[in-house]
Amino acid sequence: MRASTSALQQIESDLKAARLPPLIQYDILLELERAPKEGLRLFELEEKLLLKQYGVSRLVDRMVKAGHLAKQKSNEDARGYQVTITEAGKRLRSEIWKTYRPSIDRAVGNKLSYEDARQLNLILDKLI
Amino acid sequence: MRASTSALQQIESDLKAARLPPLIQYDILLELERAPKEGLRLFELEEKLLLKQYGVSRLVDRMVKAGHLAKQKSNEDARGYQVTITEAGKRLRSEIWKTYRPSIDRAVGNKLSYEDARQLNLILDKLI
DNA sequence: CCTTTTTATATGCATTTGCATATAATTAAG
DNA sequence: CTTAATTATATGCAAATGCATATAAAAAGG
Repeated sequence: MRASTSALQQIESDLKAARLPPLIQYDILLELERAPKEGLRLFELEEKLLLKQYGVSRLVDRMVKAGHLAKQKSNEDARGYQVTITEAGKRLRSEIWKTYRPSIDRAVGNKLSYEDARQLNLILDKLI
Repeated sequence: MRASTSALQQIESDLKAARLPPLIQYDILLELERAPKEGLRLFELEEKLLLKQYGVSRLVDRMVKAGHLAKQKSNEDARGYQVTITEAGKRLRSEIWKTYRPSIDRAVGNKLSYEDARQLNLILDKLI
């Protein structure tokens, strides 16, 4: 908990300093940039990002309003929506990455050897 | 991030199910139970728990209001306060522990070998 | 088919957090 | 000393989160 808090706070603080949105938005953008072109359903984002249902609902709405995502009714399930990333969203993701990448290095990468990182990854995977 | 989120959400959800306060309150109670009897200054809690300044200020106030902590003006520094745990606070901590301990086991302990846990601890320490 | 249950998503209201800034005391600087 | 800079804490206001519940569509049961 202390390790993740410490790394997270450093990274969020770097993003804020660069006037970029919080990390969770990057995660959504990345997930959707990698997704098939019809996008993902809200509940899929919920699972992939370990967010709460109402969290996804509201965050996606905000990002749609900001022009970074688009939402359209699913034609297979009338209850649901497909969420996709817009061109502006892709630009934002790439913009965030310029700050995020070196920030990860400072907060995590530089502090671990290659072997540490490999081990850490193996162990943490068991917790998910 | 996914590992810590996953473990944390399980544990918070167990606490909530038992109608207990969120984990951060346990951390404060424990820190103060271990502290010298004159207690700790707000800024010390801030450092130990990686909380933001205003977060500590308000959380401590809430816990004082709930009767679990006490706050008294420092006599070495007129700007500051000493925070201590009350008897009710000690009882609460021990009550939380009954739920928290088995919850840690389910979310973390049971999923790792002894050797994994040792390794994990060593590696994560490098990140703090 | 109906009826019941489950799934997908949204939202009102209360609590918490974040941000910026305020206040007051302490320390540093000249 | 006096003034400027720093440190410790609080707080108003906006934004985000949690909780409980609502709505509507789909799936399951009989």
